[in-house]
Order: sequence, then C-alpha cells, then structure tokens
Amino acid sequence: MELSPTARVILGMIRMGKRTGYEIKQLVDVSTRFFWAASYGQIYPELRRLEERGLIKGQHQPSGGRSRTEYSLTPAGERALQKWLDSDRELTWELRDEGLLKLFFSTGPEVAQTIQSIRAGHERGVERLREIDPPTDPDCGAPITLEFGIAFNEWAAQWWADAERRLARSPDRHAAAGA
Amino acid sequence: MELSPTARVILGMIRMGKRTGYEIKQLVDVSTRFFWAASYGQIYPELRRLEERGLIKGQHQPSGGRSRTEYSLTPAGERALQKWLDSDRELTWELRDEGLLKLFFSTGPEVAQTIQSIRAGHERGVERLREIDPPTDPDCGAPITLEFGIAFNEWAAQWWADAERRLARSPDRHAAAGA
DNA sequence: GACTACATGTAAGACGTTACATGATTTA
DNA sequence: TAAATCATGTAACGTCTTACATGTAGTC
Repeated sequence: MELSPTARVILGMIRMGKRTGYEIKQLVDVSTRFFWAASYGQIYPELRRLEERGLIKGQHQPSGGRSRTEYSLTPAGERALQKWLDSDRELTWELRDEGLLKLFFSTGPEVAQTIQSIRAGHERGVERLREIDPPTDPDCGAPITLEFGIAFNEWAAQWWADAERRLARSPDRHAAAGA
Repeated sequence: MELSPTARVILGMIRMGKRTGYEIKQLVDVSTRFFWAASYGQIYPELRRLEERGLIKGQHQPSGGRSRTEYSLTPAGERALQKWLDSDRELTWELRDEGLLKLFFSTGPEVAQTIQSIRAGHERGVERLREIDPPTDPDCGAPITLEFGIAFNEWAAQWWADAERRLARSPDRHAAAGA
C-alpha cells in the first residue's frame, strides 16, 4: 500500500521527534515547505488515517486543560517510512512557476520586464531562506536541503541577471532594449 | 475575475496560434510541461468555461468526418491575457520534490545514496530537455525558458556532484563515506 | 484585559490526474 | 490491415487550500 504524499512528510516528521499535528505543521513551515508543503486540512485527517492503518499510534497527553495527542511510529510505520526512503523508484517532482509561464508567452519589451520579476523573486528567495536557522543535526540530510535552496536561488538570480544583460546587448531584438 | 491556472496556459497557447484542445495539449507537453502542466481533463472543460465567459470563441471546423473545434481569442480574451501578463502581483511558484524530501529525512549512509539519485535525476533532465527543438520565434520569451531549464539542470547536477565529494571528504560524518 | 502561542479540527470548493470511451484519418 | 495520429470528451478519484470554528495557557 502506497503512502500518500502527505503521509510521507508526516511519518518523517514524527520520526524526527515531532509529536503533535501542530508541531509537524510548525516544522514543515520553516523547512520542507519550499519543496513539500502541507496544511492542517491535510495533516489532521491524514494522522487519523495513518493511525487506522496502524502506522502510527496516538496517545492523549493533554497539557493542562489543552487537548493534545502525541503520535509515535509503530514498527509497521518505521518499516513503511524506511521502505519509501529506500525505494529507488524514480523521484517525482513537479514545478508550477508563474514567472516562467509568463515569460513563455511574453513578447517584445515584456520579455525584459518579466525576466526582471523572475530575478527579483529569486533574490527574495535567498533572503527568506537565509533567515532560517539551519538544523544542527549532525548526521542527517536536512541542512543540505537548505544549502541547496540558497545556492539555487543565488545561481538563478545570477543567471537571470546575465539573461537581462544578453538581451540588452542584442539590439536586433526587442525595441525596448535598444532605446 | 481571476483566471484559473489552466485558463492562463490555454489563453496563451491560443494566442500563439494553437486552435484546438488537442493542439494545445501537444505544445504543452513539449514546452511548458516542465513548469506548467495541463491534462485533457482540465483543458476541455476549461475551454468550455472560457467560451461561456466570452474570452474565447469556438468554431466547428471538422476536418473530413473528424469533429474539430477551432478556438480564437475574443477582444475580452486578449485583454484578460494581457492583464495577467502585465500584472505585477508577486509571481507564485510551488515545487514538489520527492528527492529533497527524502534527503531531508535521510540519515547516515542514506544521505549519499539519496544525493546520487537526485543528481541522476538532474542529469536525465538535461538529456530530456536537449531533445526538444527550441522554438525559433524571434521575439518571444519561449526559447529562454528552455535555455533556463537546461542550464538549471546542468548546474544542479554539478552542485550535487560537489555535495557528494564534500560528503566523502568529511570522515567524521557518515560511516559509509569513511569506510 | 488583550494578545500571542498552543492545539485540534471540519466543510466547501478548487484543482488535477488517470483511466476510460469513442471514432475518423493517415501512413506503413 | 494494422498502427499511429488527430480529435473530443467524461467520471471517478485523489489532493490541497481556504476559511471558519473552538478553546486553553501564558505573557505583556
């Protein structure tokens, strides 16, 4: 039985020591969010389904009068997570990038304009990611994903800046560039 | 009234001269697919909705006994497309990358393994994109999106190869690397 | 007393893929 | 005549976001 997309992130986060739906969401929002988002509307129902399937086990641990359920992996849950981690099925990825779509359809002077917006987006990306404290776990891949995110946005900002310059230097194309 | 995600790609493709749902899908599959996919299940219903909203106009133009509807933009459709292209609302993007998620949860020797898979994925990406004929339109952004796709995958393959080397050189981390 | 953080949850709707169904035309 | 291509479409299902609802605990 396949793990649903959200199940993957939940199982992983629980193994990392996150015990409640709330805690899982907190960590997602400052870490995997950039390549794997999840909302409460997915998390809570999925926690229930995972418990029904016996992959996690919840215990009511109210803190004061505050309702609270701590989850942990069952042996079956550990296995399911590990099986997914070990599988060498091709890794799926999908991207939805409005900037690239706009650029695809842009013509004439719009092109330079759109490229600028794209570059600005990557520059904001660098800033946002730099604000995140890199996880200090010694032996795990998490910090590398953050490094990659920063490096990618830096590289992309540079690439689009170069593209802007290339465009400006070719006066045969794009009236605006030569003006 | 906002354009739905699929409406954006449809309007743009029609302006590019693609007239039928089938043609739109063909071009999407060899161009925007990598940053903006669309399936028949989205395209045909959306064509209908766009016509109801008066943004496109369809004409039955059977070729032989083969049913066929050619669409074109109405003036309102042109305006709606241009409005979206011109808007400087922040550009949305979302990524769902199973490789990065795996890496986030990987520990010990798994880390190097996952990085290798990610690098392989980008190498395949370069190859796939190189097979696409760059559109020869002189004055539009489309060819740049392909250039970017190739450059990104090349850069990423390189970055992950470097990461592998860095990992192998730090024997304090990851038993497998030192063995 | 007000605000923030902790904590859980649902309902409606938007979005998207997959698999299926149908049939004509062209090419090998 | 078989296969590929052109062409249109839907139904079922899975996924995800947004907005809402509720209440406690700690802090300023």
